This record gives sequence, C-alpha cells and structure tokens, in this order.
Amino acid sequence: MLESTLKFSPDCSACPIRHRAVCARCDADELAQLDEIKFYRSYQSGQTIVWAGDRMEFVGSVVSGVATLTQTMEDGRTQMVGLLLPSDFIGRPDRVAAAYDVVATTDIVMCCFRKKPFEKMLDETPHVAHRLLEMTLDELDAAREWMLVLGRKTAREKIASLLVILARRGKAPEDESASVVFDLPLTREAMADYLGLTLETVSRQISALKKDGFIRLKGKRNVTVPDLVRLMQEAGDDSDGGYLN
Amino acid sequence: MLESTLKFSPDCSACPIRHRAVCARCDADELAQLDEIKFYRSYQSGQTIVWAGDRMEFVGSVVSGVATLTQTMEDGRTQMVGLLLPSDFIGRPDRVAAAYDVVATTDIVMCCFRKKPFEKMLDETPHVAHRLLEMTLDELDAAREWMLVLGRKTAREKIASLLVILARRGKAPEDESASVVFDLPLTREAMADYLGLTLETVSRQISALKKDGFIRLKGKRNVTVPDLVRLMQEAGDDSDGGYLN
DNA sequence: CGCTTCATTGACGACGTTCAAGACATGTGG
DNA sequence: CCACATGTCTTGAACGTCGTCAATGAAGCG
Repeated sequence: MLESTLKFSPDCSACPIRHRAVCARCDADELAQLDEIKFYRSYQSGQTIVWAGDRMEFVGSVVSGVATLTQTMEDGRTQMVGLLLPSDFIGRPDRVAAAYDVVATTDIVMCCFRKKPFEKMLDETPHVAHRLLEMTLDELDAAREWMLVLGRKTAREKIASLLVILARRGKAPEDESASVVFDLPLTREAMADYLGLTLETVSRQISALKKDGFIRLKGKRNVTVPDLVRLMQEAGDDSDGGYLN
Repeated sequence: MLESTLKFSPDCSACPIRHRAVCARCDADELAQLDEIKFYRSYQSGQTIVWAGDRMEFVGSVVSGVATLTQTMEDGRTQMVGLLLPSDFIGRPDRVAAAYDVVATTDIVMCCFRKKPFEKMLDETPHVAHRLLEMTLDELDAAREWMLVLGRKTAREKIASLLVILARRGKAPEDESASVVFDLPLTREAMADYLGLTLETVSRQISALKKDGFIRLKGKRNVTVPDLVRLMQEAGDDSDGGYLN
C-alpha cells in the first residue's frame, strides 16, 4: 500500500490552497464543519488515485502536486480530459461511480472529504455550493478551450498551448513578459495523451520549438520560456490573455 | 431586428422543459419568483443569439430548437464547443461577458431570466443553485467525452459519435435496438466544426457510412439508423451506454 | 431560368502516425 | 567498475488519413 493517510490535520488557516479551493468562501464556523469530515491522503507519482467505474468514497482537493484525469477506449487509446493542479477539485457529488481514472503524475497530497457528509454540507451551506459551482464553471470553460486545442490546432500549436498553460500557472498576469522557468510535470507520453498526439510527435515539436528559440531545455523536463507572449502567439492565442469577468 | 420578444408568459406547468431545465426542482413559490424575472424570446435559424465578448443581459434555457456554442480563432478556424438542445442552459452567472458565440441552427425559443435578479435567486434559493450545479457537472462530463472524440477518434468514428448523440436524444435507453429516424439539425459545415474536421471529410464519411449500411438518408438531412448498437460500435463506444449514477 | 446555398466527389499533397533504431540516464548484479 | 537491463526520450523513413483545391450536382427561391 503506497498511499498513506496522514494522522495530523493541519490548521486550515495555514493551508496553501485555503483561498482558492472549494472552501475558499467558508467562514470559521463552516471550516470547523469541514474539518470534522476531512482527512489528508498522499500518493506517490504514478499511483492511481481513482479507477474509472469505481465507487467513490470521498471527494476532495489537490493540496500539492499534479494529477491527471484520463479516459480510455477499449482498444487502449487514451485521452487526458483534465489536468488537476493545487486547489482543483476531484469527484462529483451525488454520483457514486467515478467517470475517469485519476492518476498522480507527481507526488501529491489531497485534502479529502467523506462524500456523504460533504453532500449534506452542499445542501446546507451556500458558501460551499456556490464556490463549487464557480469552480465547475471554470473547469467547463477550460474543457471547452481545450476542445479548440484538440479539434483545430496543429501539433506545434498544441505543444505551445500546453507550455503556455503550465508557464502561466501561479504566474501573476502582469509579469508575463518576463522569462519563465518550470519543470514539466508530465512525461512525453502524458503530454501526448493530453494533446491528442503521439509521443513521437510531441518530442519532435518540442525539439522544433527549442531549435526556433521559443523554449530552452535543461535536461528533458526543465523548461525556460524566454518570451511568453511570443510563445502564446505560436500557440495561436491572441496576445491578450482574454480575461473575461 | 429578426429576434422577437413574446408578450405572453405561458404557464410554467405547461412548459415542455419544466422537469429538466434549471427550474426543475423549484416549488410553486420559487416558480412564481422566476416568473417575475423571465421573458421569452425567439430567434430564427442562423441568427446569432450572443456574440463572444458581448455583455450578457440575461441567462436562460432553450425551450425548443437547437443552438450551438462556438469559439473562433483569429485566422478563422472555428470549433464548436457545445450543442444546446431543449432544457440546456445558456449564460454564466457572475460573469459579464459571453465567452462564446451562441448561434441558433434552427428556429429557437428561449426562456430568459434577467441576469442580476437571477443571480440573486441563485444565492437565495438552493433549489435553483443545486440544479444549476448538477446541469453544469453534466455539461462538464459531456465536454470531456467530446475531448475524447476530438483527440482520439478517426473521422468515421467522429461522425458515428455525433449521429449516436443525435439519435439518442429524447430516446428512452431501453429501445435503443429499434431503428431511429431524425433530422440533422446541423449543416455539414456545422458538423465539421463540431467534430474538428472539414466539411468535405464529413460528407465523405457520411457517404461511407451510408454505403456500409449503418445509416440511410432521405434527402440530405433526414437520417435513419437501422441499428443503433451497431452504429455505437462503429463510433468506438463500448456497447453499454455507460450509465453511471 | 439564373442565382445562391448546401452537399458530393475527385485528385493531390501535407501533416501526423507508425515502425524502427539508437541515445541517454539510472539502477542492479556480477 | 563494468555489463546489462529498463525507462524515457530523440530521430529517421515510409505510410496513410485527412485537408486543400477544384469541379460538379441538387435544392430552394427570386
């Protein structure tokens, strides 16, 4: 058993995702209620957190690390349908079976809530329900943006799009012009599954972007983006980030 | 001005989407509240209901007809990111600008709610908020299923997948073996935009499916599916519908 | 009847996949 | 320390699916 259930319950006020997760809008009283039904769990890179079709006993948030949501056809073709980063929510209330495989692609810590009592809280505390609705709408927007990537972009644009997403995560919108450095949390194969490509094509396009100066590589995973705006143009995105609100 | 705002307010109890739309869970009192802020609007086939980037003054439900949600890149490539059928919800609470173009592909009737008061109701009546969450989660699942179609399926499988979705709409799950007849609510070009293909490829694959006996055509739009299960296999889906709950 | 819109079909080529070989890093055992 | 295995990634060559360009057909409407 590689997974582990941690014994301690760190104070929510020190929680790194306190202001972005499903609990973001909760007051002290509501946090205390959540605390009653929560527990932490860690998984190692490569571990499957949930199998599609399995009964879900909990829902929860990614505290640290990265996980993927994938769908697989009978003949083995797989498509990643979501990339779960810290504060993202896993699981669907009022549904017993998981719809997708959830796999940790790095070591990961989750803040889990027992499903039944969480569903009860959803009905009773509008702050949780409202925040979950908001997060779900954000995910829906992200899924739809990804549909454009999958349906209409070229291999090179797809790679650039993924790099842009990864580079922007945790970046303030203003300093997008500065150069960005990050580690790819995905293997070439996982990237291919996200982008609807083969791993060979992913590898070739990364090499091409490197050759053309859009990125620099240290080893296979460490990426430097000297000019994010230029990379975004290469991704086919219009220059401004398109912030609606 | 082709759009029209109807003067009458048909009784909700006679509404064809009463039990499936965002108001599905409302009691009489809540329906009365909604009635205060609602109005009907009709659009003709081909009309744009909302332009991406525009300020949204209302949200609402499709009562009858079909609309599409599309995203367009600067160079003109477009991807349909949603197909809106009766009872589906349009608009995002707490966001002023529309994220996508919404276009009527048939004549359509919408039940609209003024945005501000609807947002207020969301905060105050859990029945509406809960139903909207549920519908949004369903849409998210649909979007993710479509990501698999866009990312991993062949042109033939894509066409078959779309035909299956259209054939199943409004069909009870049990009589899926019986033959199904329906009219395509989309042009070849709209189908192409939904599937991430060109209209020529759509046309070719429809011809191929016809030649192979998976469908029959009367005119260009009227489709007969003699054996839905066989068509689903051609779509790459596993035989059972995969109903989770 | 001509005009427009929508759809079908063909010829050709490009982009991405498939198959295959090899590079590189890390770990294991002799 | 080297030989060897394993997992990840890169690169090359041949192939095939789907896109592009173009011509033609079918249906609706002035």
